[in-house]
Amino acid sequence: MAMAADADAVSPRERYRSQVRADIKARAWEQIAKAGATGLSLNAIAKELGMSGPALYRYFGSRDELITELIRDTYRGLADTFRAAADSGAGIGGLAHALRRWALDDPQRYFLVYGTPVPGYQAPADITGIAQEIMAALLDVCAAAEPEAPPSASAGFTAHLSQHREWAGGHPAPPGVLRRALAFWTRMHGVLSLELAGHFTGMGFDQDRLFDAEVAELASGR
Amino acid sequence: MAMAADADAVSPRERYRSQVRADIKARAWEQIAKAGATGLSLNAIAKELGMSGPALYRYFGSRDELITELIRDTYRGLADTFRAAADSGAGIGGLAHALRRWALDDPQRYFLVYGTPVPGYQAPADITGIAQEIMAALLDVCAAAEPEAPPSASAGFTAHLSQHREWAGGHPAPPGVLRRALAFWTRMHGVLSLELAGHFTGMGFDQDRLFDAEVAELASGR
DNA sequence: TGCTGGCGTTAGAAGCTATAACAAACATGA
DNA sequence: TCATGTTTGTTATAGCTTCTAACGCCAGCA
Repeated sequence: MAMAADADAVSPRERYRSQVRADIKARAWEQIAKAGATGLSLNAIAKELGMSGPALYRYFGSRDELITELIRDTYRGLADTFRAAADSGAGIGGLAHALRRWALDDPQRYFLVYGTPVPGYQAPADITGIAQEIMAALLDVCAAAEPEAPPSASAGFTAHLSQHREWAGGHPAPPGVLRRALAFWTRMHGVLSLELAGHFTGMGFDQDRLFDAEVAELASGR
Repeated sequence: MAMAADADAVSPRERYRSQVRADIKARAWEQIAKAGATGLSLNAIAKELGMSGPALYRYFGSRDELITELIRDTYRGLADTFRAAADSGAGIGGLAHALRRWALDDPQRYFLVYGTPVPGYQAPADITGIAQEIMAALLDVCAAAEPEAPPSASAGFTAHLSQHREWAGGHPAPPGVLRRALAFWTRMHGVLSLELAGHFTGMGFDQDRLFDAEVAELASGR
């Protein structure tokens, strides 16, 4: 109320518009959480919001455009989560558990990014930019872990990475750190996606402990 | 011609029926390969086969039923691949590369089994039975690898497995082997699914070598 | 006050899954 | 050989989807 600076004067129209867009996205997330991205229906969302079908196309040009926006938000959220964990000095284990919490919080959101790709789809350029942010935070954390990793069974690949490191942006991490970051990515995704997809249900063991074990082996040198 | 034993006398009707079913599945696989499981259209398949829409429902009760059948066939094929690799004395590395070849051969087929789960879907009981076969073959291979795995960073979880091993069926493998089989599953799936989903494209490094590296670290004790 | 741009509406095309009702072909028993 | 019943195909139809087109209205701005 006291912050009546009109510097950020948004027209009431824009205000309304972004409000409706947010409502639509909120409903979309509900639908995705309970039926997956496949089960997302623009029609159903419109009806839920009290407006009739095609009105929704004033806010999102197509179903794909809405989903792309959700994917973008998801990348953004994951990047923020990673950045926060990295800046708070969390180690590899801390980052891993932050990732798992984020994933378990809404499995379908995780699958929106790391799930089955639809063959034709190409993510817009700005999304791959956010993906770079995620990688940067991961590299920061890996670089801050114990400086010298014990010689690994894959020394050859680590050497290969020293000559193919463009994907790390300008990050100054040595190849061993690059290798560790890749291992973090592949292994955490491996356990997590199987867990989220329910492939472990009914197997009897404690899924928390499996994840912790995999984190321990990743963090303990190797 | 010489094998005119009428023991396996299938009525020409059944013969025709199973032929049409096979045709339908073949077209379905084409569609899935090029547009993913989401893009599978019964109508389009029917038209391709020269019959009109609803005729297809004589052969598959519903879209879900067809997809379930494809999933079943996929599990069956993967189980056979694993069994063959295991029986041919392939080690952990051999099994891993057999898996990767099988996956790269048709990525969407891989995702049909290990991709984004649709929230409501529950696989029929016989499919989980085939999944058990896959696990058994994996356990065989892991058991045949070096008998004693070095002490790992996750000894606690291995101990936990010794008391939660029902999922291994009656397999006599010691807990360390169970641990290794789980690691095989999660790690190979981690690298593979990221590779198949295209998350590594444009990163510049050699994806074969990443896979080999991960296999090497898995096989080299730990 | 009057104009214009954004918003919401209904109508409709084209696609999909799936069911119902009906016709033809086929296999088999009397 | 003829009749019966099963199996396979057809068209029609309901109900859903995405998305375009044409129209009316109303709010905000000059």
